[in-house]
Amino acid sequence: MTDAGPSWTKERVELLKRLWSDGRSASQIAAEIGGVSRNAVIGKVHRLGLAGRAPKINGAAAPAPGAVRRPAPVIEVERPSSPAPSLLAPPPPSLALVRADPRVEPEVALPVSERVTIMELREFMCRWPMGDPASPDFRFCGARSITGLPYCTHHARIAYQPAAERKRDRRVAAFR
DNA sequence: CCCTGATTCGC
DNA sequence: GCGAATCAGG
Repeated sequence: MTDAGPSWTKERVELLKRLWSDGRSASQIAAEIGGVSRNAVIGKVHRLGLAGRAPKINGAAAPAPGAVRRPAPVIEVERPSSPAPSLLAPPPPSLALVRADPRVEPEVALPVSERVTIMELREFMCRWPMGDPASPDFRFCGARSITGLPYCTHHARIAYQPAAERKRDRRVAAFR
């Protein structure tokens, strides 16, 4: 049998559906399935009618031939309320600070199981840097981040400290 | 510039 | 039906 090449077999389509509904990006799916480009994946997804998982306020997704496409549906479903006003502005964890902070050093005590590389880092993952960025061992926390925040519960507490607590640990930032 | 999905259109 | 090219947004 001359196999003209791995087309969209049942198995591949099922895998595609599974990965797509699982929230994987088209490029990731393409890489995992193999033999197809992300465009192929997207094209197939559309032909299967899987695209657009949020057609709530839609209805204008019908671009007339030759007409300029619409901006996009855009549905904003967020707003978990930001940190309490009593907190200082969320300071991005300076790498220097991270290494200087004694409370952050016990990396071995933390659930290192979820550390991820920058390539594996996803929107919902904790972006707390771990280790030396110059080192190949550099990773991000990767734990499930708090909705609306870039960090997990553990690191969010470090990043978003009340004024009083910050004052107490002011020495930590003495590196400046 | 990297990524994302969306759409078009020649094959 | 397929997917590269292209578009549009983040």
